[in-house]
Amino acid sequence: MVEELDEGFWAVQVANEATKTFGDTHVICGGWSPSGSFHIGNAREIITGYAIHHQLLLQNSKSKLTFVIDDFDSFDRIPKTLKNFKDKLRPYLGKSIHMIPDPYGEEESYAANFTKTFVDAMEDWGLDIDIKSAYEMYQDGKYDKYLKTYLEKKDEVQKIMEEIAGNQLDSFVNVVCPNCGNLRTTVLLSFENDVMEFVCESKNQFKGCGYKGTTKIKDHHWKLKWRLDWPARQNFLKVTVEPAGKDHSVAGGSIDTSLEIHRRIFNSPPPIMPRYGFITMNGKKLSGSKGTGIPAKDLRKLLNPECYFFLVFKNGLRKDVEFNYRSLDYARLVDQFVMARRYLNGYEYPGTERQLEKLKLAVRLALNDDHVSVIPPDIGIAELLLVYQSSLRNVALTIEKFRKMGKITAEDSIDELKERLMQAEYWLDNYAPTSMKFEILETPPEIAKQYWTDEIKQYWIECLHSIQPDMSPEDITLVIRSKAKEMDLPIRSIYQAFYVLLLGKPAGPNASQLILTLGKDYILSSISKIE
RNA sequence: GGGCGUGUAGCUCAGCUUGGUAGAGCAACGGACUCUUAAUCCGUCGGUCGAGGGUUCAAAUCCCUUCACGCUCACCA
Repeated sequence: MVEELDEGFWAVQVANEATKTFGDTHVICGGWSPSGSFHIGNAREIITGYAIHHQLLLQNSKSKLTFVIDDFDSFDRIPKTLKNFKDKLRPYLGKSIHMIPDPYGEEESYAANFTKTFVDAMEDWGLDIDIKSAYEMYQDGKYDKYLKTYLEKKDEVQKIMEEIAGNQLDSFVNVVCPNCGNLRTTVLLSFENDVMEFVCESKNQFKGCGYKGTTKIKDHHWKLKWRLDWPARQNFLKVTVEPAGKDHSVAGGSIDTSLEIHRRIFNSPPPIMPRYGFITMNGKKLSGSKGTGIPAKDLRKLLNPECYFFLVFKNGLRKDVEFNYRSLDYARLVDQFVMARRYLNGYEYPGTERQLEKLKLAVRLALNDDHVSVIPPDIGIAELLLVYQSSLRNVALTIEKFRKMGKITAEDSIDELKERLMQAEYWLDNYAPTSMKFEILETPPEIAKQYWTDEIKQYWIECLHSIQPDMSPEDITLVIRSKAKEMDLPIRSIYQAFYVLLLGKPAGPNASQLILTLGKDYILSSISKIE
C-alpha cells in the first residue's frame, strides 16, 4: 500500500527515474545568478534539488548536491534594492558581476557579496552543498573543449537551434572586452580557427570603450551563450538531475535545446530536468525588491527551514506554492508541520490515509535525519501565542502553564516548543494580523470609565478579594459567575469592563487565566487608577 | 498567440498518477455546567467535484471539447 503511494510523490518519482537512467551515483545541480540577495523565493531551486538528493540518499544511492553561482553573468540592470548606489554602479552596466566592486565595500566584489548570502543561508539551513563559481570554471578552461566541439559541429548545433527554438544563434559566445571588461558591448566580427576578432562599442545603456582587437580561446575572454553554456557545464559536472523553473520551460526554450545538445552533440543521455513552479504570496512571485522575498539567511527567525522544505515538498512539483506569511497561513503551515511530525512518530490524526501518507513522506524528506524522532508538543500557534501573551511573554511561565494543562507529555520535546515559540513571536510582531495581538495595558484607557460603574467596581474588588492564588481557572470562573448572580449584574458587562481595563478592548483571552497570570494585586491597582 | 498550472463544503485546501460509498482544517450551529469570555472535549450542519460530451459494470479521477482565473514566454541566466 505504502509502496503504491510512494510512486505518486514527485521526489520519489524523479529519484526513481534518475536511478533507472543513471544508476546509483548522482549529481543534483542548481544554479543562481548573484545579482541580488538570495531570498526564500529563489530558494525553490535548491530546495527542489535537495528533495531529490535526500530521497536518493534514503534509497541508498550516492548523491552530491552541487550549485553553480553564475558570477560571470553580465550586470544588466541595477536592482531596485540598490538604487541608492545608482550613480556608483551605472558605469559598470554590461560588465561581469565578479569584477564589479561590492557597493557595500564589504566583500571582494559585487558577486561575492551576494554569493555570501547564499553560502550563509545554506549553512544555516544545514545543507551540504558543493558550490562552484562559473567565473572560475571558465578561467580553469572547463568550457574550452565544449566551445571547440560546438565549432566543429557548428551545422548540427545550428540545426538544433533552428528545429527547437525556431532560429539560429548569431554567435556561440559573448566576448568579454579585454580592455574594459564589458560583455554586452562586444560585437564579434569574425571567428576563425582559434581567433575571435571583435569591436567594443556602446549599445543602449551599455557603454563600450571602442577597443578593436582579437582574443583566443585560451585567453578566456569569452562566455558561451546560455543555451550552449548550460548543457556544457551539466556535461563536465556529470549532472544527472537539474530542476529548472517554469520560466525556462517554454516550448522551444533553453531546456529543450539543452536536452537536444546532450543527445545529438555530446551523444549522451541528458540529465533529468524536472520543472518547478514559483513560491508566491497572493499569487505573485516572491520578490526581493518588493520585500516579500525575505533573505534566506533570515528565514529561521520566522520559521524552521525544515518546515519551509515541508511546504515545498508537500505541494505538486509544477504548482506554484502559496506562502503568505503575512496571514494566518503561517499558523496553518506550522501546525500542519507539527501534526505531520507527530504522525511520523506514530500518533493518530483524522484524514484519509493517502493524504496522511503523503504528508508523512514530505515531512520525512524535509527533516534532517537527526530530527526525525523529535516529537513536537501538540500545541497550535494560535493557542501558543494566546497563552504566551497572557503570560506577559514569559517563556518559562508559558511552558509551565501548558504543562499544568496536561498538554506536554513526557516524550515531547520542550526545545522544539521553545524554538517554535520564538519564531511565532517574531511572526506576531512582524507579520501577524492584528487580531492575533494583545498587550496588557499599564494604565487604564480613557474608555474604561464608560464601562466601570460604581457597582462594577465594587463587584470586582470583592470578587478579587475572594480569589486565592492556588485556585484553578475553573474555580475562578465559578467565583466570577456566582458573585455576579449574587449582585444581579449581567455577566457580559463584567467581562467587558475587565477586558477594556486590561487590554483596551471589550473581549479577550480567558479571564481566569489572565487573573492568575497577572495576580489580583495588579488588577486591583489598575482598578484604583480609573478616574 | 504558445507553454504550464488552477477550478472540489461558507473559507483554505487534500484526494486525480494507479477509476470502486466525496475528505480534513478553519468558520457556523448544538451540547458537555444555571459559563452571552478568543485555550478543552463531543456532536451536527454543510459539496449537481467549473460546464458539456466520450470510454467503462463503475469517473472528482482516464480521453476529447469548452468556459473562467493565474503564472510564464530576451541572442538574460
